[in-house]
Amino acid sequence: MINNTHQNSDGELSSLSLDELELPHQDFSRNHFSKSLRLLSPQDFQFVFAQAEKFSNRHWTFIVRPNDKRYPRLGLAIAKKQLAKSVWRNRVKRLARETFRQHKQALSGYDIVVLGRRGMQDVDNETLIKSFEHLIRKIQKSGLKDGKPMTKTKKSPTQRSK
RNA sequence: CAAGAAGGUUGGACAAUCGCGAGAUUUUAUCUCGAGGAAAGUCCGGGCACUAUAGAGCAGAAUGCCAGCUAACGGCUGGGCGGUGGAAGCCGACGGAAAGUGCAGCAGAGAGUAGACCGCCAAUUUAUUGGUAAGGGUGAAAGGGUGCGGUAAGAGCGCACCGCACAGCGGGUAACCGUUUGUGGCAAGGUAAACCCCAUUCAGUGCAAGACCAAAUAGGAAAACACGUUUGAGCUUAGCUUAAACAAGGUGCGGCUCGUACCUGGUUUUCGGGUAGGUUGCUUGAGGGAAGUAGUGAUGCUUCUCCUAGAUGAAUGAUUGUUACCAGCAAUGGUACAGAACCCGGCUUAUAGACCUUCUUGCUUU
Repeated sequence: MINNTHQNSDGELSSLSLDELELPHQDFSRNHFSKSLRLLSPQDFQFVFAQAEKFSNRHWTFIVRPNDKRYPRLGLAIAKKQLAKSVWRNRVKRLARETFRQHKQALSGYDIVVLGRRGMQDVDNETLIKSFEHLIRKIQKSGLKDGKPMTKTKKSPTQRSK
């Protein structure tokens, strides 16, 4: 069921096959993107920023922290300083939401805060999406969720756990 | 047809799939709705809300030809005046310079109670004195213009015409305009987006207003005990009770001053509390469309009709296909400015392309 809907929606778009990774299939089987998948309160953002791993490339910067949940959560922090016009900010935010929605199974278990970068308004949608997907692969490879942090930042043993 | 002027409309379309926000319902799946002409800048004006219904004086800010429209305006409409253009048109902070203060490079004799450098005239001591604003020269600007008279030479010194000012008369609600009328020889310049004067207007803060529900923490209120100075009164008189006044301090009234309102440190007990968060304010409104009607017009009135975003780490999107327009031989590429945040009326700024209406001038044809 999942595969069918998935193939119909963006089968030819996504070059990487998500199903190779053995992710737990949760109740959020379809590509919904409801409010529970977002970071809403300042406390949520503080939680991510407190102990975070940073992923970035030419266009995007992600702040990532495992959240011990079975689903990912997305927060958007597109600053006016980087993207002055609200049209630009809206476009970047919608693009980030849409791409996150399509790949949310690959990101389950992470809280991600997306930061904007200067000059994004001159890049077309296709390039930004490809760039976003590249970072998703990087997060998957890092294995952050399984307690293997990258070398730079040490995670304290008192990290929040059930 | 060409060149130009004024104003207006539109702001690609349709479909499929996957999504997002809100609402409804037969409640978990369907249906309906979901950015703009500027949503922008936050420059004005109002509604709405709260604050002591906001006192007086001073200071401050804004506006500035006249009349009208409007909830209101610094907006709009009509008119006047000035400037500009061949015309349609366009532009104008457009009150006061005989209340006062200030400002102005260079040139020039003199630039603000005018002025004698050259020139002209007169006198004599022959290089000086006096008269003179016609002429020359300087300058952005030199104290009305032309002519005749007049004079030593000149000068509104006198006269005629033109111009100007004031008065009268006529028109206009007014700004202002006209004048075959009268008076005056005629004013001592500019600048008030320099101070200033005059007239009119202005309480402040903005939906993170405000209301309600409410984890936490401190403060808060009430009662009891204790409690500054002076004076009066009473009593059981080194004391106690009570009243008044005086301080001193704090808070608030847009800035300053005056004025004015309220409050007062400690301990104990009780009451209650309003930050995070949530709900609400929150979209039916000076609303849009059509017709009629009054008015030159802005706009008003009447009838019918429509309900078309309401988010809050913030929805309104992504992909594909067909198609429209533009560029290119083609493949293809591009389709502006730009995103609601309490709501309206304006102003200003940004805006690819397409379309419409009216007007001016020129050319051609009939």
